[in-house]
Amino acid sequence: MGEETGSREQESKITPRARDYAQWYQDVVRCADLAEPAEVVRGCMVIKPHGYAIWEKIQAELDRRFKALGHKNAYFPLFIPESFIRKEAEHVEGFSPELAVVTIGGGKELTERLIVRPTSETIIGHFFSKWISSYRDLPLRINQWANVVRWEMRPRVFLRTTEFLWQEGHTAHATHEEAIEETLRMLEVYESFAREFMAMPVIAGQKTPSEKFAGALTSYTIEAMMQDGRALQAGTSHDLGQNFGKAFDVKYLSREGRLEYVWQTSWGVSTRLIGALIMCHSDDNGLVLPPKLAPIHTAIVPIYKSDAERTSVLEACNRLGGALRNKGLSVVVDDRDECKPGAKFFEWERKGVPARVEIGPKDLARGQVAIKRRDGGDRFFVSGDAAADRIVALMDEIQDALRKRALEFRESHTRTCDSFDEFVGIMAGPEGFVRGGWCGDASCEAKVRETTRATIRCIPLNNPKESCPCMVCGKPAGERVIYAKAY
RNA sequence: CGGGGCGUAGCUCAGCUUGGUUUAGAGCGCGUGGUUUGGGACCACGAGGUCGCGGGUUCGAAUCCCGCCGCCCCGACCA
Repeated sequence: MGEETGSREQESKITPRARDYAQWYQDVVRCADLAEPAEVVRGCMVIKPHGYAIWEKIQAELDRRFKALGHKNAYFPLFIPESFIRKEAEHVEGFSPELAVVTIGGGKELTERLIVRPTSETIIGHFFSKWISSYRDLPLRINQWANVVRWEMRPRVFLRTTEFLWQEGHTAHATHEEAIEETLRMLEVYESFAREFMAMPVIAGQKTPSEKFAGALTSYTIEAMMQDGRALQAGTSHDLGQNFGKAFDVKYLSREGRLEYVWQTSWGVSTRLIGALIMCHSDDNGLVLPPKLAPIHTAIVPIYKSDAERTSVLEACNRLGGALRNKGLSVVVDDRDECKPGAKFFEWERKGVPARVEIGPKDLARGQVAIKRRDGGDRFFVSGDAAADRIVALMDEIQDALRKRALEFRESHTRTCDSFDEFVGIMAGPEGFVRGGWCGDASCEAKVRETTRATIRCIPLNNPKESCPCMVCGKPAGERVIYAKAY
């Protein structure tokens, strides 16, 4: 290192993925100006405007989808009485190690300690019990946009921070069937959102008992493959059964006059999605954003020498900018005088803007503009009249190209495997997903984890039945599950 | 919590081994002025640091000793 020739390349240097993937990730986050480690608060991050703008886009679309399905937003306290956490046995056990606890308030020791919420099943359970008394109150569908705190051992910006932003949906139903239906419906919302908006294909499936949410009957997940072949859990949906209903006494009187416990679900996605977005599409030049989540769709860079050129070029830039905005795109006309066009190109590239437009004197003379798409390919020229429509169409093309590329990557890094020895070899190499049989035994699952650090990411939904051996013990498995190393 | 690395200007670091020629430096970034502008511009001038914190050794500490704190990386945990 240090053999670079100084200049601004130094501080905006992005480590190539092939050399050090973890460093590359941090470099992209920094160079795209998405977030920075809070430093003064261990494990926490500052989400900077460009990063937060992506989160707002994610929020807007998910919020729209939730509301369309009848969920209503609400907000519950940040603090949870410690006794609440203890009411559901498995829940306490799962979350105890990572709780932040408030012991002093207003200078006085509290009579009951307060937990900074790691998730809100307990406190929402408490209020559900007050709000629900009849089958007529069901189903109850609530969503909360909030921050939560989990004292994780090893934080990573966006992927695993001590405090993170998320949405948590909580619903209560009269029957288990209805709750299961809800759980799967929300999983589907996540799956389609990831595919359609993030251009990120995911595998929707069920977690094994050892990987499920503490307190759930069954947990479902969407698993995405990152560019280093590792899996990232991008969202979860839980069938909570009556576990929290019983712990918090959430009962209703049925039509038949019987007192019953409700069946609940919970589901969530977090700012981790931004990490997923980065590791799914970005390259050695920085962030690559799918147009549907890009805060800025197009950056227009004017090129000029004289003042006269500046005036006419800027006029053309603003005209195109206005036309694009009228078509619903978010546009920046980069008229900063303090940096050269080249510097602007690099900046917008690092920030993942899907399309860049250049307009200079030569273009004005020829009645054209130059366009470069962020996801690859050479710069090309389009007539000024056709530019706006072309760029709008380009957004869909890029969205689609990114999705296809990610899907192809996943397919080409997914292998089918029946032998444990072969599996160990795969996990020692460039990794990826492995479709292998699993007999259902926790000890076989544990052996995989101990020897390779890989885990069963999920049992895919609608999994075809096939006669294959358990990859570990060789007993008949009946279906294949997804094995991978995870973040 | 175990293993490793590191704290000197906004950033990346040099200086520390062998304490004093360092009124603490460099490059990048930042400010002003000028020349520039189709893939990271150049020149000139300038602003900017109680050397992570606390103690100790010494005539003298960024440099040596002790303690503490923090950050990063690798594991176990997780959205």
